Amino acid sequence: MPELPEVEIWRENLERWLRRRRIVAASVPDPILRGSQSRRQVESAIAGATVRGVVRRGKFLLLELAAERPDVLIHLGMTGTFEKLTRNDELPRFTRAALTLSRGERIAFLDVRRLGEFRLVLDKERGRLDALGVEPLSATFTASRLHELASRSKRPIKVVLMDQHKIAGIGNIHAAEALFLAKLHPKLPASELTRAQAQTLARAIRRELRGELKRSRSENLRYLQQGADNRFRIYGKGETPCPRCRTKIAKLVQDGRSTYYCPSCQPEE
DNA sequence: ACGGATGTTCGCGC
DNA sequence: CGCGCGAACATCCG
Repeated sequence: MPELPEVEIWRENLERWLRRRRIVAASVPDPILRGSQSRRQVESAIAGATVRGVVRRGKFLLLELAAERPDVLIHLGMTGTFEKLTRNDELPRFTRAALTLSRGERIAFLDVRRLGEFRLVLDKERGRLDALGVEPLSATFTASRLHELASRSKRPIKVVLMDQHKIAGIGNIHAAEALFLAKLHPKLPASELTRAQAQTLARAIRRELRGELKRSRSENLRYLQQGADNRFRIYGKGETPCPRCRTKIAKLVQDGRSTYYCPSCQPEE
């Protein structure tokens, strides 16, 4: 899935497509709801609603509906995307939800692997959103905030960066990229991060996310779509030379996820 | 043909 | 409480 930058790009698109528009009908078949809410409940809450705006929190998107209706929570999982369709277009394969607008256009939520979510923000969802950590591109994400939250965990720094309860929005790719920029080994115990390293890492995270946001916006890139070149510095580049020092990039598994790093630029000590 | 893939949650054993 | 691990979800790609 899309990590923070790509989710933010989708927020911008959805805002353009949906803001102040009325959704005349919603189709949300059961599988995407996974039994937590009924199809009828979700569709009737959305049908007839006007969209006030679209906001992002971490990797979650929220469609804010006017007139006391619950918001709609969308998570893209690993493979979630959207398409805007005109009146006569067929719904694409892997469409998991569709919103029909007043002129017959439809916004389709597609999710091949079905790891995403599309549901109303009721009590449980509110709790999940409240539990999210600091927004890494907000003014509250400072070096001292990073140092403080890292100091409370003995887990490896890479795992902490991906912990949505601590920092919301960083995933496997951008965690690896930020650590490479900051020249920190992914296994470094978070509690051992010095203040100077926290400063460097906070800057690297901002630079990485802003850079990706800019690239995605200007090139209209689809996130790691099939056929697309791997544009990352280190992610997915095992066995190839480090772009900084030409040492062979190494790979290890942490928390079940592949991590790439340069053993020379990101030494373990 | 097999292994791994941008994510999250749950359950297990320690 | 927290940690590390594996599984589950479903499909595609090299």
